[in-house]
Amino acid sequence: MVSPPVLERGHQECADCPIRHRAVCARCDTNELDQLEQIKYYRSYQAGQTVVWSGDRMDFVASVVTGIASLTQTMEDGRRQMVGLLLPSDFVGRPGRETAPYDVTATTDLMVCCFRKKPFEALMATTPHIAQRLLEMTLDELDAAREWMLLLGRKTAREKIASLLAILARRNANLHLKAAKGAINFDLPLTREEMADYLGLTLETVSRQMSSLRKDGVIQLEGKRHIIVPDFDLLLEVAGDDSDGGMLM
Amino acid sequence: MVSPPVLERGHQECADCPIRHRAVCARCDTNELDQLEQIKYYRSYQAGQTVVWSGDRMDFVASVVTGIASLTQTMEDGRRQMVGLLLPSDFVGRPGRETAPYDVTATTDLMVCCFRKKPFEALMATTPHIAQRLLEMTLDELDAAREWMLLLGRKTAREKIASLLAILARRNANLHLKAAKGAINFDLPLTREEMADYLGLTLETVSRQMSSLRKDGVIQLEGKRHIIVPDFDLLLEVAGDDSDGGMLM
DNA sequence: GCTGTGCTTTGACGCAGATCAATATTGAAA
DNA sequence: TTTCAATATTGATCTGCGTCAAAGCACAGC
Repeated sequence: MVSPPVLERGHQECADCPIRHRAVCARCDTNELDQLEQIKYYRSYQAGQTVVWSGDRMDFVASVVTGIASLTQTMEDGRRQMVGLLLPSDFVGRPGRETAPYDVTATTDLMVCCFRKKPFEALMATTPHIAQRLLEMTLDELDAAREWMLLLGRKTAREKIASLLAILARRNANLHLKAAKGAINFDLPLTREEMADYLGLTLETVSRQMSSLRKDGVIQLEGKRHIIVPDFDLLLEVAGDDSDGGMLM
Repeated sequence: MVSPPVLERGHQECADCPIRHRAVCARCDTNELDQLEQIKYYRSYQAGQTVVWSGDRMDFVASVVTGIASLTQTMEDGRRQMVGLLLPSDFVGRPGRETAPYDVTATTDLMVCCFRKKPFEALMATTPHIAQRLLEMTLDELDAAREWMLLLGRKTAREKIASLLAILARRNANLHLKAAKGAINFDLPLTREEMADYLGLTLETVSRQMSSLRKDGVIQLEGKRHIIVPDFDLLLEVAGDDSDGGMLM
């Protein structure tokens, strides 16, 4: 068993499945939770394992408990584009769909909390909260996807890298205390190739731009995977983002 | 007043607002419809007009009745990326959000059916159908966004153009009868610049690739805006899409 | 008719990032 | 320890698309 992820919104007192906290319940004291409890089960995957292949039948929906999963699309000739990056408490799968529209892969060791789809859908039909919470989460994902589209369509390689690092830094800032003087540091959960697939670049370009950002003092590297961001605002500026946009949420 | 859009799923017998058919009701005979009726109103925009600016307060949600609207994001230095293209029956705005996250612009003359947001949200809280239908639509949009991400990140200019034409051809195939022998023809609703913003290209590249596709016989042009696709499968092949993927839905 | 004003096409040229290739680094297995 | 495979870096070269610039075209107003 795994310790529950760090939760926001004051739901720490609840049990260990994030969907109880973030995807479904608003106040953690409704009796639908008991029904959910009965149809849930856990699943673990090792880094690199595929959770579902594009086109496969998918008879469950799930919530990421620990680790990172990615959604990728692949063209016939092998060109790959990552289209989703799922962190703890994110939702996978969709009520009302038979098959998965893209590959879901465990990027790191991964634990998910699954709900059998049919009973979940039945529960959803009788419980307005669930569809509403799911709608809210899906709209957030849609916003993220559209931000990502701006990145893919219009940003330079350097801006793309900085944007990705800013996203990861922001997400991790909730979990780790900042180092002294506002410097943020975190472990990269992605290989250079995965970063390239995220950003619509080649791994060589990713590597070159990382070196360039290091040389320019925008980031520091400790080993290959640990990143230190001495000045987050500078990173945002390099990323080409609206710099005022809500520092660290 | 405007004639209602062509509707699918056998809902032609209902009144003229598409949200009654596609966004909200499953069977067109519930009494929530009367409540919706009370909070709805229509709005028209001319081609080129902005419906809402990014960051503006948005106190309504809406459904496109006729015409085309686009969602775009803009960077400080003016680089623009279209992130959504809304056709009749598509939904704009989101329950639970105060401000618009991107510009919404009328690409052609546009009519939308609006619902005041507060009462709509109240209705949603008491009516499971609505959130469920909205969730379904949002998931469809998310899928489209992810397909679009593959296009932006990994496709060549030629493939991008062919993909866009295929999307437009598919959408219009519902409305217009095919010409003889499976040839599809439709009017481009976008300028070259708007196509460029959609595809993450410059308008010059769009123009060049259109010429190239014409020279190669993949498409024919009648004037600047009318497109004839003699062989839809060929177009899909040029687009780099899985060619088996459900011809014309 | 003429004259503008958008929109579109086409050409010439340069550069950001892809491609091809070699080498370095790391960590796990033997 | 050595060896091997996976991952990452760096260099040299190529090319697709962007940039800058100049026409071409079509339609509205006069």
